[in-house]
Amino acid sequence: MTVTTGGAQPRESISPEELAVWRMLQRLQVRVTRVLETDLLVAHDLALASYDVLSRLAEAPGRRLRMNDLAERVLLSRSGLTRLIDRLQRDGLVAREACADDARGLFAVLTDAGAARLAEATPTYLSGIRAQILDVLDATELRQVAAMLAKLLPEDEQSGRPGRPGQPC
Amino acid sequence: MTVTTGGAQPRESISPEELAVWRMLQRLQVRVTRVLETDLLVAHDLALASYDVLSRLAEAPGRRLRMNDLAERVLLSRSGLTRLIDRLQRDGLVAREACADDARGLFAVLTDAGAARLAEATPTYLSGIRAQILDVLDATELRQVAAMLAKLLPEDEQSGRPGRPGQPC
DNA sequence: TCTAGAACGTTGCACGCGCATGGACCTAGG
DNA sequence: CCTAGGTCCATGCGCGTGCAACGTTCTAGA
Repeated sequence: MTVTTGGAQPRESISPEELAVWRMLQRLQVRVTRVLETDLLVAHDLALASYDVLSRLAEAPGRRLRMNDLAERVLLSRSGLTRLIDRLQRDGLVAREACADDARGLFAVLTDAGAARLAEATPTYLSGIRAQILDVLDATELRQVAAMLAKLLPEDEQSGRPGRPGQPC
Repeated sequence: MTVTTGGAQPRESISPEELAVWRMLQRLQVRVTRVLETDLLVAHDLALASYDVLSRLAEAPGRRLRMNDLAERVLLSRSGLTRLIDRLQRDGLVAREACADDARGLFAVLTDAGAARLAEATPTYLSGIRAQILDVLDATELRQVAAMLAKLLPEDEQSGRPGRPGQPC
């Protein structure tokens, strides 16, 4: 990775303002994540990672996703997702289902209980994001930040593209 | 926290574009953090959190900071910082020093070895940030994002204000 | 002066994560 | 066919984190 030399602007260091941007980005992310985490935990006994999983499943066709696909979307390692799905399954929010075409494959499927729990928690989640980010910025700023994020992320991870090739079955 | 009702725009849900902004922010943060972490680890056997600690100590007056202050700056719980300083002390990069004015207080102090390790790792750190963020955005965008971040963060955590009241001693 | 409460840092504990590994299964090349 | 290598998910293990509780020290009020 390291592009120390040969980059467009091979300057040796960065300005305090630039460093501040990065540090503020870190702070923002940590702060928002913590608030969301605790809000969801106290109000619905649901971890943020669990919410993300339920959310991704809900918007997937057939309410189901291959473990691999799901892991990419929620930014978790495969092993991490295995354990998380274990817990969600134990709580009855998600079920595992075999894949007919590929005996190796496994689907995580959102159960009705999971959908209900998701619906119950969603207002908490959304108002957390709004209060901390979306409502603080105006429409113009929101457009600007969206454009910048699009530049910063490789197109193949712009967001959880719902369309993705998607596994068969 | 929850500001479900009474907000400026008490809409019930958010648009897909708004959700995408939040999700892309998550992705960006995770991606940058992981790259930084592994770059530092393979090149200098230094975890990102450790780098942050060394970095904050280096820019503090007297190369030292109270445990509490340091914990705030590196976004770690007090117990988390205790363990991290344990490790850094074991590796000789940081030392603990008592506080003359307050017998409860303890300083984490950057050692010469710590400063050397920091200097060695800094190019890796900086080029990671540049390659992934700073060089991708132009000056205008950088100004815009800085302004937005300033809006999003309470002034009392705009960044690691070096000036902070700071403990005596 | 004495005492109740707060602040500081550390420790016991349990949890969640990633890495490396393993077993089951699929697929392409002889 | 049959085998080598890849993919998929699960498991063993160690690590780093936060929470709650603890001892020590400071501080304010009677």
